[in-house]
Amino acid sequence: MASRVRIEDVAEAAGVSMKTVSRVLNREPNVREDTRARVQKAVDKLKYIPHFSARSLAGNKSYLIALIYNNPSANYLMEVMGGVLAACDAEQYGMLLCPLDPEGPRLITAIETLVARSQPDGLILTPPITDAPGLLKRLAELDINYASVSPKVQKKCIGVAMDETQAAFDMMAHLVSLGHRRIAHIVGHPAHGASGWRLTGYQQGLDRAGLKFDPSLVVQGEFSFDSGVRAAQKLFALKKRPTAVFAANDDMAAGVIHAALEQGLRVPQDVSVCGFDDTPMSGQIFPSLTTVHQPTHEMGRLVTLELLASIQRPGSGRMLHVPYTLQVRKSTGPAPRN
Amino acid sequence: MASRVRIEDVAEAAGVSMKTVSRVLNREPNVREDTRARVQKAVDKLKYIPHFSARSLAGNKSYLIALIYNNPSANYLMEVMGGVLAACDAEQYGMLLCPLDPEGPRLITAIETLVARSQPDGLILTPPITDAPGLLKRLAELDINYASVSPKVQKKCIGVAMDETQAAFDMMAHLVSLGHRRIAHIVGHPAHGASGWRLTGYQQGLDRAGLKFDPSLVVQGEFSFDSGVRAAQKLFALKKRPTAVFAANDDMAAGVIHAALEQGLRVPQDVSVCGFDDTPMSGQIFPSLTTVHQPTHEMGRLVTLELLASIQRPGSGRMLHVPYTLQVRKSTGPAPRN
DNA sequence: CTGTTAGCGCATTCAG
DNA sequence: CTGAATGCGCTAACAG
Repeated sequence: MASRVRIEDVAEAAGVSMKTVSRVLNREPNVREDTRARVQKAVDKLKYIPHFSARSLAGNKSYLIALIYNNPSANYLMEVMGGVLAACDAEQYGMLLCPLDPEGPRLITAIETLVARSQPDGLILTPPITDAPGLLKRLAELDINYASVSPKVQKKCIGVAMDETQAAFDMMAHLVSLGHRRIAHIVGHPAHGASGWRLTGYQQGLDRAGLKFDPSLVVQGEFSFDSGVRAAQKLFALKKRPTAVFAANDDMAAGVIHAALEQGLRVPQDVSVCGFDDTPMSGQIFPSLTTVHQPTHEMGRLVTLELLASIQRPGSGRMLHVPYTLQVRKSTGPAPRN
Repeated sequence: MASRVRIEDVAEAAGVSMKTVSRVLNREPNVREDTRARVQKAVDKLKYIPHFSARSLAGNKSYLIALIYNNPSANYLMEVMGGVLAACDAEQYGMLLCPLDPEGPRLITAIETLVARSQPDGLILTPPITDAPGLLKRLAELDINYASVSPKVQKKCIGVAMDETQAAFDMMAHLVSLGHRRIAHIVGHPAHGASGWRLTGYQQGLDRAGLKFDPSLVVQGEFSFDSGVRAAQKLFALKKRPTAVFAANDDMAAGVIHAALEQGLRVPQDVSVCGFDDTPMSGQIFPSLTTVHQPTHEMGRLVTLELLASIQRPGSGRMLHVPYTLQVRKSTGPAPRN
């Protein structure tokens, strides 16, 4: 491999000092416009690419951010990750991955090790790690920047979130408009903020339609397919079966459909089912699933941009809100008359 | 944050020179056993963690490997990635992600940029990028190490693969044992080596059962759910419908099931369906899918180990083969009598 | 606005 | 087997 082009070579080619080149590269002020242009031309001509490690070492920055995740869903993660990568690429940052179990004291230790070993300039937290007890406090102590995707507590926090309560409320309105009056809800994993928001939206939807809350129609799940199956079995065993089931995510909704078909119930003729998240699977199962679309890729991109902003200009990160859309497909239909 | 512990501090604490500590850390020879132990103790006591960038800069190594992928399937990727990460972690390497479009000339340019910018010590190629025309030659020119997951051409190549032909053959034996004699196959994306291997297994399975190859029963797909739906529609429109459909992957198999249920065909009573890959979805759709399990996590781990071996000891990487297992679930059953 | 000097933390010579 | 000097490529602090 041809010996690397260094900043010195660029400086020489442009007839300026190393430092000036450095300033241009890092978009620092105090460079005359024509000097900047001349340097940029030399950079392009020589195809100069800064040496990552040298930059990190000298600048005491790693130009790395770490994406901390659990493993709720491969699709969710790949989407978020795609957005994070896109933003990192644009800003010349690298992304590290850090799969972590949010339970137990190991979490904090693991993050400390990560921070010591890779020295990331910032962390991106995804649910449910966003709300791991003690973590945020420790991060503040370590004085490390972080941004969160859909954290439970959004005060004094930078990141991105969606109005999930409103989305759940809209989904309820959809079901009600189809004539459903016995609507069940399968609650998500208790550790996720999303579970609470979606439940609240369900309750508000009930209220708005003048329906009264029936505890037997609300079953605890944990966001997994299997928990959806079990919850559905309970619901379908009720003397008065619900005519619609609103599962707090798509995986559980898939479980409900599976359970329904297995006992000969037709979806949506006998029972309507809807989910939340719009995973790719939701268009593929039979019948295709009515759900809420979350702009996960965009959320990944935005949370990264906010994190990088707060790294570069302390105090400048914000909590962003993104819009959702209802995806009405084939799994919801008019309530059966009886 | 307390000022960082440096190699110098460790050297002082152990009463040796920096270089000796360096030797111990990098498992180099020429250190007396008791010296090594003493140094190790100092490292542990001071909780010394080498500075990543400094190591890279001084040693002209990045301690980074890049995982190059397309985006065939989020689940497949997350699994492979998990294995890669596990191996990287154990070997103190970092992993970079590089999503890439395998078509067009951009691919090679993008990889060149990646190599220049992040200087990864090696690349891991996943299908179908493993077989991108011109890529392997360019990588050789750039003198960069790489290892491949399930490459089409496995001669003189390091990486990991599974005997997919044999697996497909076994799947055919399963169908034949259930009495099926009109068995269709939906071929995968033409750019993937896997498509060819699985088709070959299908043909060999036919031969073994004394069944003759019927071109109308072999439909081209492209590994997507939608292509599975379209292929199934063709197959189900045949005057003599197949009693079993062997799709070259799970996504297409899900499409077949979807199409079958949509036109009122029962699975497996009217038609058996099976796939390949054992994605998480395969246990979740209705009916659950008979498929071939590929140890993707382990493949990610192994390919990384081989890559790192070849980086550390040139010429030492191998092409590994891993075992598969047939996952017989509910989507295959006895052939209908007629 | 621009240049000069020093050193980030480590591995790598080459001596002992 | 071990140690002292040198520099990787870049940025930070200061000088001009």
